Amino acid sequence: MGSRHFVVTNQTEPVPLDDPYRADCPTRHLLDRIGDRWTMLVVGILSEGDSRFSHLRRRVEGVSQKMLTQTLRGLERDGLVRRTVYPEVPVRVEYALTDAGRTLCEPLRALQEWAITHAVDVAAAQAAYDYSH
Amino acid sequence: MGSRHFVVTNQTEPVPLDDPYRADCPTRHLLDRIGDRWTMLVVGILSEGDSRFSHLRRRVEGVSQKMLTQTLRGLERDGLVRRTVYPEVPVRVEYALTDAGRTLCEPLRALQEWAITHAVDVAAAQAAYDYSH
DNA sequence: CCGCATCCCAACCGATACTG
DNA sequence: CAGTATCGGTTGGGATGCGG
Repeated sequence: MGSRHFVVTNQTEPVPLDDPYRADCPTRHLLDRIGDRWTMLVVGILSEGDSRFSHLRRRVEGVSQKMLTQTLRGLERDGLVRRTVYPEVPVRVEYALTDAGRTLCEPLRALQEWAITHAVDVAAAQAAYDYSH
Repeated sequence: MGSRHFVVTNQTEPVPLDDPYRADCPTRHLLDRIGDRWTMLVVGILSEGDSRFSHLRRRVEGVSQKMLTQTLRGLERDGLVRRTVYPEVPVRVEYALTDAGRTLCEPLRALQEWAITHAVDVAAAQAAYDYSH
């Protein structure tokens, strides 16, 4: 990432063109995708190993069957998850992270660890805030 | 994080009690909070330095004033952002990350970097997927 | 300049019923 | 078992107008 180009419009400060905060930047799309309610959780489970649909459904507490399907489809479309159907009776379907999907695990784990170590502080801050408002 | 406790119910595999995938785990709440449409973007901007409301509004392209206010209130409640009002005329309000908030920057940057380096691959995967469906 | 209140529509998402 | 289809409530979030 060498030199950066800028747009300068009236009244606003210059903003880098490859800025992830610009709506048209691909980065923004990805952050939107990752930022939905279930994607990170599903990837987290899959990082523990391949998994069948019903196993995921049990592990990700509260996800509906519809949302789980939708989330898995999205991840498959993004090339982060591979879906394998074994034509047995009854059908068995296995979900697994692709190589690309596995690269998401580390940043994801970083976030989860942050959440774990700061859960108490945040809860306390919320309580304090709610008390004085 | 020492030994972990497990629940074992009929038909389902054991699940750790402090598992972030359980709905009642505090970690889950945080992931939900972080996973909304604007929080990560706002934190990202604030990591560059303190910022006024209108500056944030311009930088986070597409955010409405309502959502920006809501997001900032949430972050303030979580103890991640500090809001300072300067009683001038007209009023000036500065937002800044707290110490706790700054600890979020690193995992956040990791995610952003992932998004930047994988934007092309994901776009290609999507195109391929859409083509064959 | 900052932000609250209201109205309102669209998207999300859960529940349910049905298929291979 | 692993889905698809449909319906309907809930929520997200934009637009607008007002107040300090």
